[in-house]
Amino acid sequence: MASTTQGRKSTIYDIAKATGSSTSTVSMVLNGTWTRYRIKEETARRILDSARALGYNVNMKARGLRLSRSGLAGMVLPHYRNRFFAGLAQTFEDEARSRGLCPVVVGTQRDPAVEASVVETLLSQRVELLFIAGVRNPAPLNALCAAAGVPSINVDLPGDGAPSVVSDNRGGARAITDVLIDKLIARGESPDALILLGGIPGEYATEMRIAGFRDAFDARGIALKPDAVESCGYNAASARNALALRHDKLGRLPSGLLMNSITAFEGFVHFTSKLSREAWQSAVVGCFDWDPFAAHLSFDVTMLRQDVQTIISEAFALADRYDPADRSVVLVPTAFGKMFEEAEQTREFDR
Amino acid sequence: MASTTQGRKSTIYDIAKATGSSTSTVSMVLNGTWTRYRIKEETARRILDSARALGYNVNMKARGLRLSRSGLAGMVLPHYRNRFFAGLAQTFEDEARSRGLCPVVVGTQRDPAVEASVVETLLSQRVELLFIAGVRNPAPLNALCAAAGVPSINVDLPGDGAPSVVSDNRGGARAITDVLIDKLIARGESPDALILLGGIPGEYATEMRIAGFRDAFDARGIALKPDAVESCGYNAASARNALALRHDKLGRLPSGLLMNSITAFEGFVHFTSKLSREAWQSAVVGCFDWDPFAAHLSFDVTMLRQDVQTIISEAFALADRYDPADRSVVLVPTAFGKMFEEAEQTREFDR
DNA sequence: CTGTTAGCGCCTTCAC
DNA sequence: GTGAAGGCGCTAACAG
Repeated sequence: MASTTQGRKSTIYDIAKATGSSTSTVSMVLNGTWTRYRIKEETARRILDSARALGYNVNMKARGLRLSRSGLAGMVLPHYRNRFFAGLAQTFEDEARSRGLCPVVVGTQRDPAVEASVVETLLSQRVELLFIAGVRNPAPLNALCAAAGVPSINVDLPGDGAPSVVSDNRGGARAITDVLIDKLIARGESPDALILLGGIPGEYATEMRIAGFRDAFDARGIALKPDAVESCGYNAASARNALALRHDKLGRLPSGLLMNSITAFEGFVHFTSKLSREAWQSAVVGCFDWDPFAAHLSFDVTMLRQDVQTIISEAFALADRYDPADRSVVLVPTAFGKMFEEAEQTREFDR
Repeated sequence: MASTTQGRKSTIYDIAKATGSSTSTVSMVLNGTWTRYRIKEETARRILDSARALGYNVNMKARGLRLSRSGLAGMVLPHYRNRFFAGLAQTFEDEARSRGLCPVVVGTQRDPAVEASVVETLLSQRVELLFIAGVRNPAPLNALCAAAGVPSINVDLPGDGAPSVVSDNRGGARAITDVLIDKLIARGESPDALILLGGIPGEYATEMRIAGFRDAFDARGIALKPDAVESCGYNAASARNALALRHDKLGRLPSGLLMNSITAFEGFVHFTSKLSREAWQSAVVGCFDWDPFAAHLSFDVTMLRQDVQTIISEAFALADRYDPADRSVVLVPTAFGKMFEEAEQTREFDR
């Protein structure tokens, strides 16, 4: 509280002078190794007190320089705007902290230029490992890390420059498609009315999900209609437009819809909010991803949720046994949204 | 790409040796001050090439140590789980980057112990400024920063240990309450049926919003019913329960509701999703905060949105003219949700 | 048990 | 134009 040295940060020299001991003694006391050096308890106490009085705070820059360890763990992701990325960030932080590392997460807006510059900055801060999430092309970033000798792990989108851990998009899509088909059948509707909307053609996650969607139909020997899959992009507006077109053509909403992302589902909500309740209440709808609001709309939506916890712990496991030549891809199963919800709702202070 | 020095990070010494020049020349070239020292263009080019070839990357630890500038800008916030905090994080990052600083944002789960330890860590990394958002009691954190001579700014929740920038909760609440009252009157309902649900008694934002709610009624000379305000907490479950109790007592939903936070509104959605459409479609409802799903439900919700952009730029302005004795509180007006939406919807790759 | 010393990688005078 | 030297704050031998 009472900082004698106003403004100027105090160093171990200041506290050595103040206590009449030497810098090495101070250093030992301050980083806890003093018992091993049989330093008098009283000296230690005096040093600790003085440190507090001076508002001392280790300079990790100097320590890192000396030890060549920064204590920083980095993660880049596109943004925090949906629960998946927000969850990744949060879980990463918790895990990093529990390992005694300081988490540094940076959003890059999916801009390759920003991505590269952020990675360089993080590298120059000497992060000890770097998770790269949701980046379209991780290869150049992995190369940067490799050149600096820093382990990098690709998360959510795999790359061939480093080991990766991703959700089992294909398996998940297959599972949710199965559920939707069953629901359709239960309602006496034809399964081939089910369509998959959203995502970007050629993009990894999209292709995997399309494959899973197909798998479900193949397994039942049902032929897919040619226009059953429409990868209209990841933003809400284009999903809404795509839906509007189909609505016009059909004269009503498709009876089964699987939205490829939470934003595509947002587009669905936008569109249907203008329709009468009757127009949509009978539709069977699913969404590959989860959101608390979406989960509680007044009609039934089957939502798939990615297992953020496992994704992050697998990524750390990969980092622990890091091998520059490792290119393994760990697949993490998805689960249906309902399973997670209880834990979610009772959290305090969630504002 | 071809890093000759496998694993080991290269230093300016490596590149000095490789190019046959001296470390100071290398240093000057690498940080752009070489034109001022009349260094041969060819030398410069040779050095730059060599740097690239060796995968060189400045060691900010060393540079920071020498220059006593880390190039880091820190921000702590509770979590990224809602659009307000996600937006704060994002805007902070953009702004920090545009100032040539590397943004470091850390979530602290509203745990005072974590908050303190994160701030200490950030301080020990020598961040050049620190924004403290959504922290119940910022004072001890401000004290830590002050002792280290690092400017800290409180965001969202003010404190008396540093300057603050917060949303105009009171003015916003007054404005949205006015709108809801008008809607109620337009529907021939009595304005005193309007209730305010959510928040925590004694907490700054809650109290401000309650005050604004009262202001609106006072201005019209309408008396508030004793149970018009219920601060039942910030989580969805308790809002849902509070609502359920009122529903039981009244035999129907209150005809006007202002939810104090997005999570409280989530509770509202949970509860009403079990009711028939008729039960809620006539209710006048508002929410202090914004969410894309909430914004497009099939009934009309008036939503207030905090101006994240202005909050952050005001905070940076405060940091620029930082004065340790400054305790000013900057109030940032809120706006109604509709105004922001167009920009939001056309964003690409929003997955 | 405690003090002295030599760098960690970089930048900035100051000579040459 | 370029090289040598000192030091930022800290730690880990190595001497006392």
